[in-house]
Amino acid sequence: MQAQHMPVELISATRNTCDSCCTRKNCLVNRFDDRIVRALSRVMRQPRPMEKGDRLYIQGDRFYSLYLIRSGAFKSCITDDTGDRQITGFHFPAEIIGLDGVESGRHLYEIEALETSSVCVIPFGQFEQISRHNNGDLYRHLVCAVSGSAFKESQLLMVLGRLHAEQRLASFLIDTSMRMRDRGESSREFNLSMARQDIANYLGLAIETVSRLFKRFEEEGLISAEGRHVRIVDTIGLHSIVAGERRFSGLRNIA
Amino acid sequence: MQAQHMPVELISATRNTCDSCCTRKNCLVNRFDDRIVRALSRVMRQPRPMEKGDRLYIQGDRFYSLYLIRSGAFKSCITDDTGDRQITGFHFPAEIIGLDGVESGRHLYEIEALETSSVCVIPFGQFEQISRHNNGDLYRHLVCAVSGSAFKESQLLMVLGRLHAEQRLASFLIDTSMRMRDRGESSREFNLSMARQDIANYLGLAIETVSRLFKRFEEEGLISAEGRHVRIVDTIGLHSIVAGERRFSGLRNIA
DNA sequence: CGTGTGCTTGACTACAGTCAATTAGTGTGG
DNA sequence: CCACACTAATTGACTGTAGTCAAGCACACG
Repeated sequence: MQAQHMPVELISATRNTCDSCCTRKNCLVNRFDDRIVRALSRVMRQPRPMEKGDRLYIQGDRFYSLYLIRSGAFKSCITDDTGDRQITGFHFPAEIIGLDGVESGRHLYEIEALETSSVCVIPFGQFEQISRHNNGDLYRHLVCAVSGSAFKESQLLMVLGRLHAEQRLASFLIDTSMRMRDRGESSREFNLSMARQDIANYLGLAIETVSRLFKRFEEEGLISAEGRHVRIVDTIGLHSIVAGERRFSGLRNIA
Repeated sequence: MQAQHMPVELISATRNTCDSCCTRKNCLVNRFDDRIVRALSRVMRQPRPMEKGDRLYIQGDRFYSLYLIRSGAFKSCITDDTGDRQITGFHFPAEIIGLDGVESGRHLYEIEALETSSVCVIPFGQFEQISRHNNGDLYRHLVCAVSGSAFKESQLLMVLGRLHAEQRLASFLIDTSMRMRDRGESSREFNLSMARQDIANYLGLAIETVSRLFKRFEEEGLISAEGRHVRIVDTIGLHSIVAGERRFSGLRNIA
């Protein structure tokens, strides 16, 4: 499992990629002024695309670079001493990943491609240099990026800590739908890039539960699902599930 | 509930506090060279201590400052639209808090004192200025701090997503014990600063479950507990609970 | 066409949540 | 200082959600 990992940085890479990039308008890079963008694109590399199952890095790898997702989808996991894994998030184009290594110099998570995907690599040393020459602007954005992803994790905490299985899946579907919209795709109909297994793990449920819930949501006219293809039929209904206004007599006693 | 919140920054404050601070040796501030420490201590203020239940800030408050905990203990929560709250962490002296506001300019969490506590306030604007004059060193540490707290949350994700009630409490006790040691106190015997309610919320359990587990851990000779006073009797036993080697025939199917 | 993986479906059960009542603990005011 | 009130914590009985085990289906790939 751990063997086939390869350091993406070392693979043959092309450069100066921003001009032709389709996620350009959403990309972090484009929030800066021209001077910084030029500096960044000088140091940025684009390795060859990754296939499903390839890992960008694994837990314990040395931290060298930040990565901007160009296309595809990734999942990030942590693994504990007993080998149990928990998916902590799914990542889509224009998002920045890799920051989990900045603290200790080694990566704390593992990042795996869910489908054919490509990234841009920004060597962190050079990133820091550029930041220094620009009043720390880049660094500020970095703090925001980490802080933003931390907040996403807190929301997942909320989901895992307080919600019923039903509510968890509904909230996952809503969240996914919103992210699709943010990416300029349809929020009503989309293909999930992750397996049921991954959804189950992410939501802290058994895979059978996820499967049953997909069915029930369909029966109740909330969605229509065919494998990984999902169509959101009743957004309001999904929201009322999350809010606990539908099904389940009482809310959980947890507080 | 939300009414009695007061902006700590505006309260009468004393200055130049580092010299007499007992958490000094663990403090973030002391990881920098003298020049930075002096600059920081010039802008740092220490407001009057907070009482149990006081809030440093609440969700939505404008982000002005970072806070270094001098004494006491805090909890951080997020609240969702339905008013449900999830505690995302407990915070002790020498830790830095407040970073959840840096992204949007408004705080995403709420921070509440669990007992009489005091903090140092570092206005963020001045923090940034100092950082700019020092090659972004401070910023780098800030990224590390955020990244570190994000990792703590991931570990909680692991706990909430994958562990049984027993394992959750055992893991909480171990973690608390370790943090006590880090603070230079006994890791074998300590007082919990949080209520059962808070522990239950944090671990995603019902308060009754926590209560029962405390009792059972005591019966099994793992701890001895008297209210909030806890003595760790069998650390190894606690670890084997977390690992799932004790009780519970099979591990959970979640993956 | 067979094998493998991913997903679905069913039957059963247990972990932990809910409800309810009691006890311990803390703080306030007379 | 004691009485009262209020909150925190415990304990018991019961129930329901979602996990477990097991089998079968469906689709992809060699």
